[in-house]
Amino acid sequence: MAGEGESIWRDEGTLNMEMTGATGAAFAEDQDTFWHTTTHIMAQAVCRLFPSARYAIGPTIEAGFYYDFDLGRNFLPEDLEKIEAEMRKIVEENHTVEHMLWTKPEAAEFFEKRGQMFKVELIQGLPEGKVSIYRQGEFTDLCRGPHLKRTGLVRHFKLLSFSGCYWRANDKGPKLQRIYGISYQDTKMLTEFVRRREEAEKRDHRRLGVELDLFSMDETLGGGLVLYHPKGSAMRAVIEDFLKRAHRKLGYEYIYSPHMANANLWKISGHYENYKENMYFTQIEEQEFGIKPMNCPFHIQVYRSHLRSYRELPIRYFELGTVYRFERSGVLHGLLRVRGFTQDDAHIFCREDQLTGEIERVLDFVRSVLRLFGFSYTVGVGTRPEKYMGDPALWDRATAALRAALEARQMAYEMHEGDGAFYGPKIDVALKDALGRSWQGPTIQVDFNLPQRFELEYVGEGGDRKCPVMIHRAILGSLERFIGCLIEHYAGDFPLWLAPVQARVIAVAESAAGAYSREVLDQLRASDVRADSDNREETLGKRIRAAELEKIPVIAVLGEREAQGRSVNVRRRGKKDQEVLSLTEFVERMRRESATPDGAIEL
RNA sequence: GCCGGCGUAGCUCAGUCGGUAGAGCAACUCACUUGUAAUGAGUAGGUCGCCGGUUCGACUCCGGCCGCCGGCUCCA
Repeated sequence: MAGEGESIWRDEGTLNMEMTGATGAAFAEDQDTFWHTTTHIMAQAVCRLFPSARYAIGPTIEAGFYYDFDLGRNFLPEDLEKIEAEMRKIVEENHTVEHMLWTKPEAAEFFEKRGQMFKVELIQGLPEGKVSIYRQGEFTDLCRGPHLKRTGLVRHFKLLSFSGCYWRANDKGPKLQRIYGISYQDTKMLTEFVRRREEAEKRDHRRLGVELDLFSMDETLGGGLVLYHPKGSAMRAVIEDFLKRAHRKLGYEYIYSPHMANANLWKISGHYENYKENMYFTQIEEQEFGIKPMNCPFHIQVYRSHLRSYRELPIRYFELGTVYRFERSGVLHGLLRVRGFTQDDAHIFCREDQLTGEIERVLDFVRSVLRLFGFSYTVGVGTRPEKYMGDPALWDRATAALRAALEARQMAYEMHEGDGAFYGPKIDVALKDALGRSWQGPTIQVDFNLPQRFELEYVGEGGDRKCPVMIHRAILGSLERFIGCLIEHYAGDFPLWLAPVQARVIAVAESAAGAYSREVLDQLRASDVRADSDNREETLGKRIRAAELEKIPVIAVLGEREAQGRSVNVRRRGKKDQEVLSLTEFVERMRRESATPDGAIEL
């Protein structure tokens, strides 16, 4: 709602919509206003075409806007065209956008008379005082604004999609229809937006997963379960190898634990009470077993296996732990949201005075790994949720420790109230996919609760028994989600060390270099390079093209010249110009450049 | 789960008014023996997602189910 002195509209004179010269906040705000007015134009068009339509809310989003309607029937694809046509008319008519302040009863009466019950409900939820109303032509809407001054300023727009949704996101409430759209002042920006969207679709990991033969999902298996093909498995193995080395260097000990456990374990841990709806259970010899949704209780049991001294702490257990969680079928999404996944999970048991230091070490670890992969990310701190266990005072201490570590490392973060795990607050790091959607990857959680529930202890300096604190943490999050993000991040053009096939050996013709090509392949493999060959009876051009489409980083072409001179003609992915190296030098270079980073984390 | 859309060969897709399906790529065979992004000819490949209904007859129409895709948080 607009208050005294706030801007209630923007004219073309104050708009700063040019891509060049527009700076951060001002640009974003003007863009927002532009989109907001566009969504009103869309609502106006819908109301003209569907006079009985009731309009609900129409906010702007990160890219564009939407508006929710109840119109008694579903939208059809051809409706979007009709609505766009009507919107063009409204732009052409160039209505002045009027701003008014009404009393709540006035506004409620106005919308009630017109059957706009959603607006009436919104008005009732507003604080006492005047409510802000905007009107353009025959269309009147409750809206905080600001808006453009005239509808004629919205020149280039496009309706993108429609889908079902609910009033106030409540699946028991009224069902609505939502239309998404985008608009720009400049036609070039609109074209650019559409182009970028198409570009992003090409990076989609589900599409590249098929094209590059990395993984698949199979309805016969069930939703959310991943089959890694040989090439996807090769990548995963590289990442696992990297993780194991990095953890070893940072003082973690690698362990294994089973995939399921007696329900009694889950009762002690609190999962039975707080996480049951996400778990799979099975009955064996009248005993109930739960498949693990988390690894923590197992690591705790390893800690408990004998008495610990304060001198041993911190103890850091690391596992590539495969867990299963029930997720509602509608939320599954390629590799980015699955039901079975493997976490690069670790649990650190330490004294409370070691807590902040340990969190800082984990933050450094996360940052250096994300830097290695070139990811950008955002950081949030999730606090105590509704369903929690333990003493709120401990929660506060845990949250304070997380924030202190972030501040010590000067990392910007947002507070996400109520977003913590049921046993403790957490730092979440979000990575973005090709379409700009955020996915939680790395996470750091402080837990005073499970150590108490499992009655963990260590012998202190004075011989007294004390309870350690636990940190649950994952660096990548899950391998599935991370690999999905990685595919989109690199658009399948993986750096040499990650590429499933690092080099392909191609003999120009069997007669010219067949035997030599097999020797080159053997030498590469002997040097731990992931290499294969393509000596099919196809033209060289066709085999080069196939290798380029498979995004193989290095192509070694061998003909009579190379066989005679024991050399290799090297073509790098996407580059036409080639380089000739001696066989020895080629193999040595490949060995060096294609090796997995040794896990030496720069702290 | 809910709302909407979609489901035809390994992949991308065509298939008119209801008369049991077709192309390109990939695969395979043969010829060519190839010098940096598609050589030519041929062969094979389908319970049209599954189940039921209507019909003389269903990829097509109707119902149910399964799966996939988008959305269901970003507060007038």
